[in-house]
Amino acid sequence: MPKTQLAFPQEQCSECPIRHRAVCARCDTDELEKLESIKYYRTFEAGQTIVWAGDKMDFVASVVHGVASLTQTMEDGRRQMVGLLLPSDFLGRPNRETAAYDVTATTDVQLCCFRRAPFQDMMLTTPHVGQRLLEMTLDELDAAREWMLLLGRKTAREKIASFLSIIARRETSVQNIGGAGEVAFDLPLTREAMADYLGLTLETVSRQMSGLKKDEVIRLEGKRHIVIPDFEILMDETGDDSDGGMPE
Amino acid sequence: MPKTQLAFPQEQCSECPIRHRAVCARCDTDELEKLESIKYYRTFEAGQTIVWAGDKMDFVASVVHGVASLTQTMEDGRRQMVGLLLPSDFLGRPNRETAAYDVTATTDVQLCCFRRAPFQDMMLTTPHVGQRLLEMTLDELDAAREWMLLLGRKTAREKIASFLSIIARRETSVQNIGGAGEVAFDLPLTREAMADYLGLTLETVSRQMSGLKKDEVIRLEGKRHIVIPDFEILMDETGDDSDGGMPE
DNA sequence: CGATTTTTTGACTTACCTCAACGCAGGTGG
DNA sequence: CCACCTGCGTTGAGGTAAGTCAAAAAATCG
Repeated sequence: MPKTQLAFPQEQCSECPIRHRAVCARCDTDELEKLESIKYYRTFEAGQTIVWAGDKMDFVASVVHGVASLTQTMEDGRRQMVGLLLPSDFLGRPNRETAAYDVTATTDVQLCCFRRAPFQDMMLTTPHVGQRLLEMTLDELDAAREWMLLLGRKTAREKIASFLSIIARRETSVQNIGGAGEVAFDLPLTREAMADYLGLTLETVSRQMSGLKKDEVIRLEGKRHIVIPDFEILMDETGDDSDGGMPE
Repeated sequence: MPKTQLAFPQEQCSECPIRHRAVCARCDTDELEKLESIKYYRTFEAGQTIVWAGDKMDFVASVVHGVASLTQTMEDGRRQMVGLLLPSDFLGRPNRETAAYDVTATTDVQLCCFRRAPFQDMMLTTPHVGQRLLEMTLDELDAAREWMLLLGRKTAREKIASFLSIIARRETSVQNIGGAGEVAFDLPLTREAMADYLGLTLETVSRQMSGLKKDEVIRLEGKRHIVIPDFEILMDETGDDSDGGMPE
């Protein structure tokens, strides 16, 4: 357990990197002030558990920096990731006392936490928070449904390619994807966490990564840094429709 | 294609069987009146497609009677169900023009449709609709996450047992489940639709059903009628935690 | 009562899992 | 500075759950 002190800046809301994408995106100055008064920051090191399923959870939060994962575990140890929270994603459920899933920091994480009771009040009194949360929840539901297709019907190779394309899209918010430019990013997950995401074993993940590398769909620089020479070629491996889909 | 005329009663909202569970659950008399003015009923026979993915969809709806399914299809024909809509469930997404998934009536279905534009207006002006929709969407997201565990990590036998327990819970709204009473219900899905739900082939579904029958976990009366002599024994086959979980 | 759809069952194949060994950093402490 | 861990990741050999292909049996329907 490394003793590094995490040093994320404590932002004013107006300076916050997720100001316009998180649950507070639609808030006006007044509303933001209210939120500011019930918020506090917490940080977690990579690998730490943020909450255990079943624990009392007296806050909800936005991920400001880093990546957190939601997982479910069966009695015999089989594990499935059911949520991957990147910056601006929302954690927790208003009107729910206890956490439904294990939440783990997969990288160093900073959360912007809101005490649950006052947050719930705000949802009743100011419409913009609830409206934004509905929109975000609907987006998550869509993502969950894509994920279900992946889990239920895709081959191991397609799963890996799909996962890489999802991470590439979200990490490189650049919209140069689509054209056949080179894309590079760091994987925020271990092979084991990838396996939990994809419903595979870590050995299969490793083998398929090697396979994609051998076929020059991806390049590996170190274990975690991925270079995608041609995004189109990766997309061909995902099994998804070639035309964009996903109209907004 | 049978030419039976579907005859579901056209209800007043006040008489509606899903009045207190659907998106309108929280509405007061005024709000209900507004909803009533933009609603209309539509019926579909078992097997009919309600909308195709990509089609323009100028309504949202509540399922009043019957069962509908959302499915995704890959280019080569692999299919995954990603939503199963039972009475009171909500169909469609406000602020979205086109359907994201194929929607099919798996039994005869009656929908209570709301024209999309006025429905969106209502969501902005009256809080109760949006609040209820958020709650329902969060519940669906939880269900999707259970489903992801099933797809990613459960064995074929566990998948079947889990599916049967889910349907049993929702079809027999009776809360006599939990005690070891006999439970009986009709499957609203063909073997093929079950396979699409579970990420299996229909042959595997059939084999596992036969297996559960041979082991007397279930009885089959006809192909569609299921009797569960002891719900506890079925639950033991699902792979889920023995203790209830799911506190609400 | 045939025709068609749905379901079951069987024989064989395969994609992924399991178990096991090995490689490679990165830190730690003598 | 080097030996030694420890945590990740890779690779190999062999097994198995579920898929595929094929055909028969049941149910449904005109």
